[in-house]
Amino acid sequence: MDSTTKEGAFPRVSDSTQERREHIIQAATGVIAREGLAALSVRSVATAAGCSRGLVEHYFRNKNALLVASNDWANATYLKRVQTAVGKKSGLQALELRLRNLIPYTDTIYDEWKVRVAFWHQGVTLPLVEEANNRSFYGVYHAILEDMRQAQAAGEIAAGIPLRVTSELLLMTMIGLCMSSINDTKLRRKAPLDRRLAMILGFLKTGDAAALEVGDPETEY
Amino acid sequence: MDSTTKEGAFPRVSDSTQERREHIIQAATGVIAREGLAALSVRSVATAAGCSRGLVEHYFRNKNALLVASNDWANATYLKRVQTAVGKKSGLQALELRLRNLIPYTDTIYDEWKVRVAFWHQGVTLPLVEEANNRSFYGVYHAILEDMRQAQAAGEIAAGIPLRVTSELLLMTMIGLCMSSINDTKLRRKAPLDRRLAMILGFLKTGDAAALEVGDPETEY
DNA sequence: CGTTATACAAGACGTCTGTCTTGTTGTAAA
DNA sequence: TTTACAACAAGACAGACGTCTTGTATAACG
Repeated sequence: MDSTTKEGAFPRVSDSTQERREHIIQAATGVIAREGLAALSVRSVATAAGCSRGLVEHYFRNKNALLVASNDWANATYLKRVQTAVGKKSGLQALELRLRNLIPYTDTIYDEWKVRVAFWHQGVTLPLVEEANNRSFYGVYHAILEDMRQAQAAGEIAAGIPLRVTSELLLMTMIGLCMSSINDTKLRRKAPLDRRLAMILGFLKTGDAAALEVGDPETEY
Repeated sequence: MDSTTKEGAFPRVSDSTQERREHIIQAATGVIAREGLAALSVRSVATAAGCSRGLVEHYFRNKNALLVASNDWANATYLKRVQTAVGKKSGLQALELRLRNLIPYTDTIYDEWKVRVAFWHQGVTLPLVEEANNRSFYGVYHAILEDMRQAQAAGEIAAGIPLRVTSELLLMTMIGLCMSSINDTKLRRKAPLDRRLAMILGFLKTGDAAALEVGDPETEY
């Protein structure tokens, strides 16, 4: 049997194989967000997707393939959401939207972070996941940096702020904040998140840490 | 058989049951750091600890019990290391030591973070782990805040900086940085970490973002 | 129409899992 | 010396797992 690309193929073409693929991926990320990576199995995603094991195996040769696809999809979801939110905006407006779509304001984004932590851990074991996480990280970093460049050029943020360094710290802070919100109920409500985002943006505008107070001091730990 | 506390017990007293417990816990965290949570099983930690399954089950009734104990131990390890490092120091010195012992400068601390991410994910599923993570988080937060209070009183950091808010952001940034270093080889070397810690501390001293440059601009992404 | 590859379903199998259970050994109080 | 229990070891087992395999239906081409 020679299975090299033979001319003339005549398969059964489904209405939408791509949609089914995504449906399965979504089911998988749902399982991870709700029950954790340990609960993720070919059988459990089949149940969650309302299909048979066979289908899952049909679209993903491996459990690993499903893992990697889910990770990629989770990262792509954020990018798409930001893209439609940002549109033609730029500078500080774009920056704020990019950050706001990162913070777990909604259950969707909250789930996104739960999945992200899961894959953060998977990256330790799976090189493909590690690389994907890196690419995603640097993608967001560059976008934020570009926003800040435009914002600074437009005078929307303080002139003295060194962008490369500050944008990195900014992203680190966002990651820390979002990660923390996963295990901290207090950080999962809208008000605290709003206050913190306002703090960060306010700081960027002046570049002065003294401006950080921003009507916060309600929170007691 | 009445097994209520009968007066007069006469057991076999081992030289050091507590040490064996810790030995097993260390083996477990080693497995998690090296092979991930998925590879953690009663059998795998028994192998790693060089003992029998029975012994592991003897000290931990459940796999969950082992999980929780490992998490607690990982958190306690950082606290102990900081305690001996800080000693009687206070203020900015203490703060710097606390942060330095958080950053993955050594393989030990790097492993600590790998384990931390694992349990961060576990917290989504296991309430006990979530609570432990929270306690740990707020413990570190309060310690840092106290350091900063003393530092500001001593004039070691800028007077205008609002401490409660800034200390939280500082911790978030540290978490983001350390988390990122897990999936980013570049962030795992000493030089980049040094530069970033210097940046952060330098910023605290002046409270001015313009001071952030700190001889960095080597890094290109 | 027959051919062929795809969309999908499910049986079978060997492995690994956590836990229950039944051990054996050694020590210290009675 | 007997006794009772902790320290430790390992057999047994039911369930879940990933994957290999074999199956049927269907749609597009020759």
